[in-house]
Amino acid sequence: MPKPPPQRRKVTLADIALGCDVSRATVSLVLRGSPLVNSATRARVEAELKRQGYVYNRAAANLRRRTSSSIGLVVNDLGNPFFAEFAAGADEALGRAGFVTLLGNTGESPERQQAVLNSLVEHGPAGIILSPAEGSEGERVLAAVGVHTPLLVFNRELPDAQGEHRWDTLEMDNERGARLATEHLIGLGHQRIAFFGGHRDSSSVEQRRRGYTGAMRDAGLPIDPAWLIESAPTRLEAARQTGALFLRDPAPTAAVCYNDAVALGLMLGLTRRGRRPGEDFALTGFDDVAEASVSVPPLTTIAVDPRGRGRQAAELILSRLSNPDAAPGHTIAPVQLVIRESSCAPHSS
Amino acid sequence: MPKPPPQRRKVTLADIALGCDVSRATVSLVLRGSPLVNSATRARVEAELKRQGYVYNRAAANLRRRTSSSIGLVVNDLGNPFFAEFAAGADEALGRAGFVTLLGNTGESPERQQAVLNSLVEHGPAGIILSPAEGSEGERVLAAVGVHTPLLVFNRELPDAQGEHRWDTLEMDNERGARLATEHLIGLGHQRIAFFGGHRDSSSVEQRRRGYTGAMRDAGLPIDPAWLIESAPTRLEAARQTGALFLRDPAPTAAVCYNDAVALGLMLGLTRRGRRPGEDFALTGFDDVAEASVSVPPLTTIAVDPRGRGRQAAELILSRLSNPDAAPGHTIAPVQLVIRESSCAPHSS
DNA sequence: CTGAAAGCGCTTACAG
DNA sequence: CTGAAAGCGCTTACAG
Repeated sequence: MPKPPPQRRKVTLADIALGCDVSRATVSLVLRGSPLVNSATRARVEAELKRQGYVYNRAAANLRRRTSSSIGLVVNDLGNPFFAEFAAGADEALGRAGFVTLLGNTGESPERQQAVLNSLVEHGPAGIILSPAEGSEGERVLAAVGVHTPLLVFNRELPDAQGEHRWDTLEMDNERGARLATEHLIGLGHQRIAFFGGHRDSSSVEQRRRGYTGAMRDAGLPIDPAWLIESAPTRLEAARQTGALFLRDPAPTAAVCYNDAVALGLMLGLTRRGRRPGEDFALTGFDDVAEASVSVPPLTTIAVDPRGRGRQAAELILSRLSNPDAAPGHTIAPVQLVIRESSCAPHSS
Repeated sequence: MPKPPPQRRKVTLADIALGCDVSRATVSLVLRGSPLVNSATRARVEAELKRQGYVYNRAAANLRRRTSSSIGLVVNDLGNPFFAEFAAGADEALGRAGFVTLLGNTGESPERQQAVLNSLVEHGPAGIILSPAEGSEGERVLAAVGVHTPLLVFNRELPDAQGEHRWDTLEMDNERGARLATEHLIGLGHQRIAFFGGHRDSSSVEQRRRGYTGAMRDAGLPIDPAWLIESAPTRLEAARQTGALFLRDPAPTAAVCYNDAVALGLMLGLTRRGRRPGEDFALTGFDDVAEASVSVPPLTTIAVDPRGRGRQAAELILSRLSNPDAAPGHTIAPVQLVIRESSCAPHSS
């Protein structure tokens, strides 16, 4: 049996055809699993493919067939575990469907986002999943993506000057999540509940505040404007803002926090002021980051399953491929309340 | 001025050539910035490119030129912030160099890794950066990657049956990092220092233990075998193993932890037993994860700058592209001691 | 300075 | 069941 020649050039269909005396067309049919090919011929070709170590050139095939086997995945902050999990979920589902992921990380810069999109588009992805950088605009994004490539926007709203949306969206159910958290605290007996952290101009903060406000109103509980406390959505800033909760008397006995980072910061701030989170003061987070379950006390929070959201995003863009002319869809992803020790009943004093 | 026609088909070089009455060759020269083209012609062509909204088809160009503009990036666990940061750094540097990143996440499964590599290779990346799944073998990886595609292996050793390595590597300086941490604790006055966490059969645990052992020996300090404590490299398991530190009398006064997760778990375990980390007991981590600086107390640790390592990996694989025949390189990445409050002087008792 | 022609590695009607 | 031919969108010597 002849050894595979130690080639420098890559092996092509023509090499295989030559090697077992059939046409390139026949080899191609074998590769694509066509039932037309005689099984003896097929066997010969397959042996030769193995012998020469043939590697399919999918780019050439895509060019000829005018198809694409890649999907662009552009995320605003891969260093953030939430988006890293999202990317992992999307990549998993795309890979399973036979697509390769073209990654781009924008680091929250709209300029980098434009550059990344322009570069990605030249590689001809079948679609693009975009978790937009803060401050990006629909008009510019669409100019880069073009009209031929389906776009799925994840997580944040992309302002669209033209009013009607021209892309699919997948968003968290922020309002419902905050409502669940607030209702949980109310159910424990709390009456004075704050909404803590986040900047008011962010669309997700606005949505979560709406859920909180709705739950309070439905329970007939008043909201003191002093209980709406803003802070950058980071642990450090949240810790610094802790004091704002206790400026007025009577102070809140619980807080619905904008997200887990803020909640963990608030725990730190409470501890520093001699209050025990989960005993003297109840709080909830949002996101269910890995740390939420191992903090002290463990954090009651809203699980959003970012990996599942990534899979969902992949499925949405893939289904769009087979259905290009349907109206843009707007999907709201489910959220779930996870009860842990940080949400205690009010201290009876 | 005629409006751009609302086309369904993608615009090609031929459309542009037709639109401004030159040949496709000339358009191609304009696109590639050739100085041969008359500036008036160039201007006409460029106007037409803009008017029709032309998008370069890089796949077609790559096919013709027999080049590639992508690099495969295969990581073992994108959900882990360390590797997510690594991926972000690699993507950033690759993008700057004009390459697009083909992402693949293996989730620590050698089987998925084979599937991912087989799929990636068909897209013809110019090179592959691989952070191997636990238990993967050089032989199988190489069979999938082939001999045409340069491979850079990051972080973990890939066992090679053939003895001599056939790929480039980039590894953390684990030994030096653990040595720095140990010397720091010794410098503070500690004499009984444990090495805490990680499984002995992992190559990185072995390397870090070697650094610890070396520093202890150089300082003339004995190591009680009971101070070498194994645990899964997770926060939870580490917290559970805390008691093992205090079984013998006199107990250690400090611990070099395998990584930050373990160190944070140990802090938790200490707190639960009424010992104050950073006051009654000193400890150090490894990795400098985001949480290390905001834990209570903040964690003294070894910074490895995963994002910088990603950039470094990109640069290594890119330099390999222009130098295919050089001997495989083995790069050791620098590490750095970051001193915070968790490493206190021994309690004077 | 510009165009005609060939070719990158594949696929796909179309004959036979 | 198999092969000859054309073509996907680009680039590159080669003429002129």
